Amino acid sequence: MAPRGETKERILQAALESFGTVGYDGTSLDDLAAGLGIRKQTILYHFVAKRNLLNAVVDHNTVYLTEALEQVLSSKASDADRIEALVRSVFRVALEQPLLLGLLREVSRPGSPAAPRLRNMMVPLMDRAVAWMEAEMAAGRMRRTDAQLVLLSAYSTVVGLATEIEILRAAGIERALRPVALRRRELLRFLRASLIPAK
Amino acid sequence: MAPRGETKERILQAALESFGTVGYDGTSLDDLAAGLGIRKQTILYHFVAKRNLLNAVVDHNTVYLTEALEQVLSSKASDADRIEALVRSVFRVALEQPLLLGLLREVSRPGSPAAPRLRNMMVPLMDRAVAWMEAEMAAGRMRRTDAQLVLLSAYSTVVGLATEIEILRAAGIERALRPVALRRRELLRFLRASLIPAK
DNA sequence: AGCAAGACTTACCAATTGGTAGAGAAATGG
DNA sequence: CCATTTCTCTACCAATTGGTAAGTCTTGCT
Repeated sequence: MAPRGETKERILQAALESFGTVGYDGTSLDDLAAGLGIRKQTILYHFVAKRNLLNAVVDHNTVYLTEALEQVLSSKASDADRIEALVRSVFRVALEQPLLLGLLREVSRPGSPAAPRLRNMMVPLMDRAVAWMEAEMAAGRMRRTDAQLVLLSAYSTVVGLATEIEILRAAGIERALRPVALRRRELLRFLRASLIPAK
Repeated sequence: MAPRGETKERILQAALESFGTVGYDGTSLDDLAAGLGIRKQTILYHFVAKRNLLNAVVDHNTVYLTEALEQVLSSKASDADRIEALVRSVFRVALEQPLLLGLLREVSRPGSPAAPRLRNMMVPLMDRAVAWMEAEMAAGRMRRTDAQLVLLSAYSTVVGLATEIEILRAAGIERALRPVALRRRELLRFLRASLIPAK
């Protein structure tokens, strides 16, 4: 018998992996259980229903992301450098929890059972980030653009880069496989060039 | 009985819609047929297997996209304005075939049965676009950045914006629902600001 | 020791899935 | 007018799915 709540934790981890790669529909409780050397009913015992498992995985993993972003946004640090802190923060989370991005992609699909869950997590965060960017623009410290467009673009880019690795690899894009740190540096340079006024 | 190949065409259209919204696994042949007032076996008669149907949908719909992009890239038009032509072209396709973007998102997921098909379509296109951008940069007509990163970012942005409408709407982002033309104008302005040297 | 709660299992099920086999109906070409 | 091809149907199936019911084993508390 598994000590303490270890089994539940292992199920959450395996579910994250499976949902993020083959998707919600593509994940069968039988396979999931088999991969853990467990019976399917053990999963249902802990989470009652498959949909609940997805919600639990989302809740359990988006905490890293929201906490990291919250911290950056609420810091009183230097203004222009906060872009850098924002990007670094996102990349750090992506490095520590690479499977999270696959999950985000899966879960943000229209019609996903956990879409409402994700919305409740993301919307306030997005609102705060937009408010911050607009304040920066109003103060002339940032080039005037559509904040929501830029943020959604950045979000889609990170998720896309991490998630379409298979296609990138087939394209012979060795660069896609370079250490994340290098890509981060280039993304930073690009964002600085686009957002920070020439002088 | 349906005249000529009309039924086949209708199946392709309905399949595009279904694959693009609820995904491949989320699409059942029975439901698909029911929506068309047809029996499932009619679908299987025309496409033999579900996987073949997906491939056919991909082939049938990416033609618009590849042709439009091919045309822009091979045109000898003014250099800097080709960014604009590129964006306009993508948006035009997105307007005429709004479901295509949902399909692209679904199909570019790692593990999708049609992923190889998509790769073969996209890779040469991407190579040409990258080559063009790098030539522009070498000639000093475009700010120096990672061409692949920018292109993938733009791709992810368009797909993301079109595909995460549900979440955007819940976020109370009325702007997301504004006419596509407006968003296009803002994206254009952003790209110009980031890519074209100050002077 | 005894007992209750938690953890995991076996046994089973109704529903749905993609797919096969073969029979008719409609159009087409001679 | 007949024969062939194209198209759609009914009937059926094996496999997989998420989920229920009820049992067994372990652990911890008194």
